[in-house]
Amino acid sequence: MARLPEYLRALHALAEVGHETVSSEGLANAAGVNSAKLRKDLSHLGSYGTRGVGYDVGLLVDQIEFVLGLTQRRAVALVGVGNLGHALAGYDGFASRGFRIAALLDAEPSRVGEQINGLVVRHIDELPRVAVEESISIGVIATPASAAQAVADQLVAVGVTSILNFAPCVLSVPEGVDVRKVDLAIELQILSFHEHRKASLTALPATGGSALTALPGGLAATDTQEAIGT
Amino acid sequence: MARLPEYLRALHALAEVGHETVSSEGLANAAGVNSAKLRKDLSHLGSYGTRGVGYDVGLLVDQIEFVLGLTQRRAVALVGVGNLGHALAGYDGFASRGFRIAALLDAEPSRVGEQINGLVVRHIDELPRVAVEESISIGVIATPASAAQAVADQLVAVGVTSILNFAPCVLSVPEGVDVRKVDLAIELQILSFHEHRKASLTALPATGGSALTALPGGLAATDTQEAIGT
DNA sequence: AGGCGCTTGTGAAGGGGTGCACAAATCGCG
DNA sequence: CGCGATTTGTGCACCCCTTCACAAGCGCCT
Ligand SMILES: NC(=O)c1ccc[n+]([C@@H]2O[C@H](COP(=O)([O-])OP(=O)(O)OC[C@H]3O[C@@H](n4cnc5c(N)ncnc54)[C@H](O)[C@@H]3O)[C@@H](O)[C@H]2O)c1
Ligand SMILES: NC(=O)c1ccc[n+]([C@@H]2O[C@H](COP(=O)([O-])OP(=O)(O)OC[C@H]3O[C@@H](n4cnc5c(N)ncnc54)[C@H](O)[C@@H]3O)[C@@H](O)[C@H]2O)c1
Repeated sequence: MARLPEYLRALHALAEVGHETVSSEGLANAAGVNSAKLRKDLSHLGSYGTRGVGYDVGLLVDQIEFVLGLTQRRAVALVGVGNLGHALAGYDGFASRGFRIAALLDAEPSRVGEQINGLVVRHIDELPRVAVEESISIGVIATPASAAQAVADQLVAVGVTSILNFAPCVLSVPEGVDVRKVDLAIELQILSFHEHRKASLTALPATGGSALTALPGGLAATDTQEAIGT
Repeated sequence: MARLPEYLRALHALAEVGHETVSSEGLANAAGVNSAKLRKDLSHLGSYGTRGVGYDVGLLVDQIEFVLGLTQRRAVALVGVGNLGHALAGYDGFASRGFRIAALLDAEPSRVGEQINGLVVRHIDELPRVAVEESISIGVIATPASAAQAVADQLVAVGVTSILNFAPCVLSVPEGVDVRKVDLAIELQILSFHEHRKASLTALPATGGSALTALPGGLAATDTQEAIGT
């Protein structure tokens, strides 16, 4: 389930406040989901709750971390140390969530050798060696879209089977390799769609509808994420 | 539909190569989806295809951009010009996709006045004035999680009804306000889950299963995104 | 003008996620 | 020891998305 990481973050937050147990409703609120959904999700990994009491925070953290494969600190290779790559390399939020940025790679000779956060940028050609030395488990692509497919091929060639892609393009990879994409422009466009839809809906009853703005109202706003009412 | 932006990007790419028309299958491949799904999606916004020929690229681009509300270039306010904020502010991919970063805001006095990409960082207190001056339509939060809720409240207060949140926390906003979240650690954790699952599945037939690794195999890998086979 | 091939648009079937509502189980208290 | 309050785990119904498959429509070639 893609919601487990969300639960995990909420659980860590609760643990810091001192909670030892949480009810499904409490955790559901903290994670922003339905309590029934949360219980069903957790039941998929076993019965780790106590009826009448709730869930043991520490136990649940361990269980989720195990299921997510975070018992071992996974090594991440970041390819493309440009604008975005610098921000990612300097981010400490990965280390605190079970990951270790083990390598920074770039094709630009002028960038090679640069030191960021205690890590030296190495040339992409060294990827095969770095991959085995650091036992890379996840590759992050932060190169321009034109280079993304080539980089993905190189990552796959050295045995990486999980890729996080920031370039706005679709990657073609062999079966068995997982790719997740993060495209910020798409996120903004989805928000723009909702803005347009909201504007149309409020304008319609007043103006009677201009026939131009009537169209978006007929589209279901089926997103991956939903608005959170208060 | 959350896939429309993906189609739009693929269409732009096809237009640059010189294609005037595309078949549903061609566009589906470029966007990485099923052709039937694509046809059904497009049918929701009207019949803009010609049987036996395909879709007119230019016409389809216009239609999708209209539905997404991209006919007007939306103004974006970026709050939190730190590590990540700098990368976002310097990114040219927003401008080419229908958005305009209209304001950079931060609470840190030492950051105020800094110039990035021709834009001056202003203090967060100026948000009310900036919002009306630039007619801000979307707010982007790139502050630490501890400040995210406060920033969201300020954005809502000045009339922003769409927020893109990079801070790893759930935001509580009034009904009618849309929030989308991007959490990179969660993306990595989902990849880690798949790594763990793959490792378990390949180990099981060989070793007979260690009962410890058997658990994740029973979890459906139900993600927002799916692996792309070749 | 007519036929043929290609592509769209859609009906129907299937699958899966979601949320309600409730039984079972546990703890605390009298 | 028993009872009530509380909370988990889950059966079930509903709904939406996905996908197959096919008829209808369009252009082109003869
Ligand atoms: N900057 C952002 O905020 C942002 C936001 C969303 C998406 N993106 C996307 O992220 C990607 C990177 O953006 P950026 O702003 O950092 O671009 P950038 O040009 O600043 O950095 C790209 C880096 O990749 C390196 N590179 C190019 N080809 C390479 C190759 N074959 N192997 C290894 N390294 C290679 C370049 O040397 C450069 O250092 C782009 O696809 C962009 O669309 C960036
Ligand atoms: N850097 C990354 O690559 C990255 C990746 C994923 C997520 N994030 C998340 O993005 C957020 C920002 O990350 P960062 O690395 O840029 O942090 P950062 O500390 O470098 O930058 C945060 C900025 O926000 C400003 N700020 C703090 N409180 C504010 C307020 N109330 N109003 C306006 N501005 C305020 C600070 O002055 C600072 O400039 C964090 O929540 C982080 O978890 C960052």
